[in-house]
Amino acid sequence: MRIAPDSPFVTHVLDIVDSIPPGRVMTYGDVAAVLGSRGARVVGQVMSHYGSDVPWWRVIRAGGHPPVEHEARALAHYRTEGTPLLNALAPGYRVDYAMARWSPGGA
DNA sequence: AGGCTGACGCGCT
DNA sequence: TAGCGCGCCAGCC
Repeated sequence: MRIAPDSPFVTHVLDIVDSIPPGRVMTYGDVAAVLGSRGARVVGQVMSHYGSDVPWWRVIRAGGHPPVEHEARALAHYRTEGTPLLNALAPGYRVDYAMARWSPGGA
């Protein structure tokens, strides 16, 4: 365990991810920024341990691809939610972050 | 107080 | 364009 399950950090991260509507995505860095921190990896850790309770596939890396080893699962969700994808026909697809990126405040 | 670990991010070669 | 390394942050030993 590298992060406290009852930590406000975890609670906030999960809350933000859970607030991301279908078809929209956020990067770990963005979530961390909302928390007022630059710990993008910390956010990723929270997701890895507690992301099971939230739409983790709506949280992607800065490059536009979902977490490693989880691209296939995420792809299924994207196709289901209609998330804008780029080169979805190619094996190394990526999310159209420019269009799908979402802000918790609706900014 | 110091060191280690990560679903990350960006720059350099 | 692909591969590699270093930096950041939060938690635990």
